[in-house]
Amino acid sequence: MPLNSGQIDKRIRAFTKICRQSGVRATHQRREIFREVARTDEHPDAETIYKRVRKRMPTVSLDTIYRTLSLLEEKGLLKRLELFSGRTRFDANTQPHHHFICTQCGLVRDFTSEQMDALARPNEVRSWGEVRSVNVQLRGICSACRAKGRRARAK
Amino acid sequence: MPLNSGQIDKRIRAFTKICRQSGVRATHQRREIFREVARTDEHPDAETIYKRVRKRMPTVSLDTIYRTLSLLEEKGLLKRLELFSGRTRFDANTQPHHHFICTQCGLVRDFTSEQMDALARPNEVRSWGEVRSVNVQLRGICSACRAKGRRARAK
DNA sequence: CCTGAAATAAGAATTATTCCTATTTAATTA
DNA sequence: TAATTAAATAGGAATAATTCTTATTTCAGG
Repeated sequence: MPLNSGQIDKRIRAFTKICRQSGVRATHQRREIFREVARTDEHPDAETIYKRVRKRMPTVSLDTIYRTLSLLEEKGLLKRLELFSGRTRFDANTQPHHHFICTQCGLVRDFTSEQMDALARPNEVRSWGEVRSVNVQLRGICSACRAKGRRARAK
Repeated sequence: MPLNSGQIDKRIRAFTKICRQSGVRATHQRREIFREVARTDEHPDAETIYKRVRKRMPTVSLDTIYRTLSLLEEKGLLKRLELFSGRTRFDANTQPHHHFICTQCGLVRDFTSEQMDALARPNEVRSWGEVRSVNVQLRGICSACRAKGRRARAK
């Protein structure tokens, strides 16, 4: 479960590099927040990160946690684990199926794939627990958004 | 995009049957709410469903929408599209990878799989848009939760 | 060292969702 | 059919996660 320190250092270096390259300040707060996410593979939430960073920086604000996490995501240093931002959506299709999701407009389309349903569980996964369902998401840009994007760029 | 009416009817019949079998009342509200999700493949959120149902039942309350959606999920008539309930979590692993998720405790473990990274996009998907990433989630019960469950049941 | 832009802290505001309670509905019994 | 009772709903209050606002602080460049 623990990450090896070489990997963590590599992530920290990427943070430093990207801050420099994109002209954002690598402040003490940002560094601590990123370190807190980068040092673990437990995929913490904002509140957890807040509590941990506060141990070393008691005055850090929750808002800074959120702002920084958004910034880090924008810079590609970390990812949000969520299907959509905002509201939960519902699916009445109870057959096994998978989703194409447009990351721009939120369009979701269902599709089936025997290949995906039958994907082999890697050995390590078998040791972690019992898999009950396989869900594949293909994330990208739908045709409508791509067309809109082209038109917008052409203006 | 529109579902054929045969499929919709099939879903409505499943609703009726499951309500009867599990002894919950198939009230007017529940029927309308389920129909609203079942009649479309756009995977609507609670607010959208609320607005649509209100057109026919102006007095329906938002709380009934939420309560009913939870009930319908519990009965297996629909699914929530979300990775976790509640807080958004963050991942500092920027390499392509996939997730094992324990649906009980929320444990997330990363794993890599060339087979999964290379999954073929079904043809229909290609016509919907451009896929930029493939994400597989294996959802199930982790060993720790399974052990706890066994202990709890043994008591 | 000074100045201005960037970043932060603190708390208010917003948004999605859940909870509470009085009322209504509907199944069951008399 | 009327009375009884449990289930379900409406409406609004409460909560939880996240975002916004504003005054203050920090820091890089002149």
